[in-house]
Amino acid sequence: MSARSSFRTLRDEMARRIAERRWPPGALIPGEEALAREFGAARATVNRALQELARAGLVERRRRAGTRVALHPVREARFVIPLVRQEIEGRGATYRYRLLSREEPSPPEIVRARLGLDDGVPLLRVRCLHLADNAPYQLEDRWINLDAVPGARTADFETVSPNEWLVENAPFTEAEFTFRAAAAGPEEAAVLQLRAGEPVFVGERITWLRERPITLVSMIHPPSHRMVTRL
Amino acid sequence: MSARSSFRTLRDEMARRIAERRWPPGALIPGEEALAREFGAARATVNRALQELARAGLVERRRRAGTRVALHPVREARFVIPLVRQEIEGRGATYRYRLLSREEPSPPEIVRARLGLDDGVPLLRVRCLHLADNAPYQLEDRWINLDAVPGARTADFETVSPNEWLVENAPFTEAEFTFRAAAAGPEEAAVLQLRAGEPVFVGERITWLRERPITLVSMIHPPSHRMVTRL
DNA sequence: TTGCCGATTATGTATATACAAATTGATTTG
DNA sequence: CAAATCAATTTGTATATACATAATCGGCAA
Repeated sequence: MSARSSFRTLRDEMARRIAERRWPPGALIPGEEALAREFGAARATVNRALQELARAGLVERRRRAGTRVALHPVREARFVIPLVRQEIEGRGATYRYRLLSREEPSPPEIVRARLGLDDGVPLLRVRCLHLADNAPYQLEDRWINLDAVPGARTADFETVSPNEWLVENAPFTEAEFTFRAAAAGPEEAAVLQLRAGEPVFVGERITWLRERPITLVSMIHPPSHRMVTRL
Repeated sequence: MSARSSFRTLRDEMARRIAERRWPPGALIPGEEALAREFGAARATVNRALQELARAGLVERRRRAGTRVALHPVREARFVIPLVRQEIEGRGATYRYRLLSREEPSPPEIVRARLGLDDGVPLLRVRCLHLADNAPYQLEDRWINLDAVPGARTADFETVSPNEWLVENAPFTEAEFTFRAAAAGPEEAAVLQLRAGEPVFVGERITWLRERPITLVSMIHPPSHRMVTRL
């Protein structure tokens, strides 16, 4: 190796060996030290390359046992989850926003359960619509824990979407995403300009700030919506 | 710092500062050298911590310009994509598999376009059903490029699902995932024991081996399906 | 044979050092 | 004054070294 070896080069070379079955599934590959010698690199460099392969799910590593090619490539896909506005503007469409409703109803049992909150905790429900080129793009149905984010009570969601308001005013440390297909209810259908019962793509997100639930949001998209990622 | 500082500790501490707005969105945070001094760690350790934060989308880094807290947290979610069998068995259910059909029809234009293949390239279409505790779990509708994977022509998909056969016999280097909601067609509904028009959750995957398309698969789930990930 | 325990070994990570690459901001030049 | 150039700065990465940690394997004892 004349050129100073980069961990990317090593990573790609090893990925190639796996793809070409030179290192077949289940095989134990040489130790870091041996690879370092073979590639003419430092062990730290080999280590970094292998850690990336492990993160990508191509290999499994265990101390003392060594590194082996994953038998069943439990690969992981990464999705970027931007703000709706960015998502829409990123496609070159004009973004518009409309507040639909805002209330403090007693939340249904299922919402309290999802958030892990006791009875009696005040929740704010905000429903709003995000449009791309004036076509309905996403219906946002959100519950906000007013104990955790009291400022939401007085926030003006007419002009700033709760989405963006929360980004500025309610940081979180953990989040859970759920995606599923559902049938549009009558109200949802009306807002999204669909017929009731048509399929919708629903993304749900719950966020916490150190164990403390902040907000639960359902993001409901018309069936034309696609969530795409490349590996 | 009495204990030898770990990059995880640093990462978490810095994440905390961001969450607590000690380092507010958009702020320029101290350089690696300064942080290393503050934490009593080596710059390499600080670097590793910051790289993780950057990968998670919490900060943006540019040479010479420094590191700043992301203004809009374009966070990324990671989904593990296991084999169906593992997915099902992982839930403690018993896995069953059934081949539905296998043919070499002239593929519809849309399939050829998705794969980027010319007219005349032979494609194998395999449809099969994956069951969890004898309930339909996933309908797999797959197109295989026979030019790239000639062995598929003689493979026995009665007992081994094309899913697992391809994992063993057709490695890939790149993949594209798409998720969407759709309405069940009459056949799909029948197989999945749904009514036609009911919403289904569709995952689509295209794989390539170095630019060369291998297979296109649609994985169709009943509406009870959930895709979940935690950040 | 079974179970415990310690030696061995591969990976995990911290550190100091050195240099590369990118980008900014200032300085020089046309 | 604008454009080109250069120096300074910050992150990116490679390297050698040292030690930590997990897991396996072999041996020993019950």
